[in-house]
Amino acid sequence: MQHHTKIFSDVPNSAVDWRAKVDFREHATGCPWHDCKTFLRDVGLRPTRQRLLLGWVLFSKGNRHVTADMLYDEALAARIPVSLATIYNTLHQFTQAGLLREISATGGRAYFDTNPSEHHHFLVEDEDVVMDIPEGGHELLVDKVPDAPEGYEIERVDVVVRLRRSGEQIR
Amino acid sequence: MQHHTKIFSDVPNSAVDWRAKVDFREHATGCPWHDCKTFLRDVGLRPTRQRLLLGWVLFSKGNRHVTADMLYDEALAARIPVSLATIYNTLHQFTQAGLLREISATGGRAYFDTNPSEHHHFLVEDEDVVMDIPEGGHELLVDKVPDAPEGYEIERVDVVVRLRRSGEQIR
DNA sequence: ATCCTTGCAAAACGTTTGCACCTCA
DNA sequence: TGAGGTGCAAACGTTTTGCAAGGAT
Repeated sequence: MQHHTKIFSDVPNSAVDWRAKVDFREHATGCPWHDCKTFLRDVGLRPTRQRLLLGWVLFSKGNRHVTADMLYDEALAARIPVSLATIYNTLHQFTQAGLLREISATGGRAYFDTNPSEHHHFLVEDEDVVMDIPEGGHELLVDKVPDAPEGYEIERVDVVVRLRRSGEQIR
Repeated sequence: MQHHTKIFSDVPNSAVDWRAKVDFREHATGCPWHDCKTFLRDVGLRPTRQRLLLGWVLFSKGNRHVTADMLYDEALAARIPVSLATIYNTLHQFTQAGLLREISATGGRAYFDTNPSEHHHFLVEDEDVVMDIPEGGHELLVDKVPDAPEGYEIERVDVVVRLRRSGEQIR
């Protein structure tokens, strides 16, 4: 809870934006609160105060990469009464509902991406920085996916391009 | 320390095998102990009892993916007197020396691959299974790497193909 | 009224650290 | 002998859990 990941690329992707999702809904009224409620219900989650508010905090700022304690701090800053346990619950429930995507990264903390569509990441491990690989990075990067072994099927392909500051030694 | 990752693909890759490395050395004598000692010295690590024995345990069984506690259990089973702290030290020192490679995976534990060359992994998260993507998987998979952002350069590209058992629902 | 959700504190987990002791060269 | 490796236990940060109280339908 001391130092936070800097996000230096917030590639917008309105297709998976909370507000966009809400707007595309059949019975959208235009009222953010009402729509969010309906939307939460649709993904099978009761629209409780915390989920509504955390959803708002998460999805109202474009695509981002958050950790549990980042979201916790934001929630506190926004005067949302919420416990850390609920933060974790909510992040996992949203992930399960397909609203978030967990990022493959080494290291203690789990990152959640508010853009759950198939795309990949740059990672600067030493600096705790995660950023999207921009535009077309997915198609560009993964050309041919290998067959899954017997009895398994591919769920998704994650690509992490690790970066270091230019000129640094390989240590 | 309770349940362990099953490895179901130990793709052999003698180029990065400890024994092979030792054999390729200039002054290899054929005596595993002597050669390992020399080899450790070459990568800048004092050939202590623990490093020698852990190196042997790690690299004498083909390529594998181990966690700290797996290695700890193996060491205990092999009657190697070692502490968990030393296991962590050794794993990191070996990784830094290029003998091991850490695998990008979500979840608490860190996996170390005894094959440090550029290659990628299948991952079955629910079952704690890691396996190599076989033969040519690297060239096949990553076709075109994006440019690194200003001020950074690419250190490496990790691809993780997540699997689930066939026929399972997306949950 | 019922089930689900939340908050809190405590525990679990993997990992790291501090320091005294020991070992290798 | 001196630099550095090791062991132990305690600290750490993140995440999970158990249970009582609160909220949604």
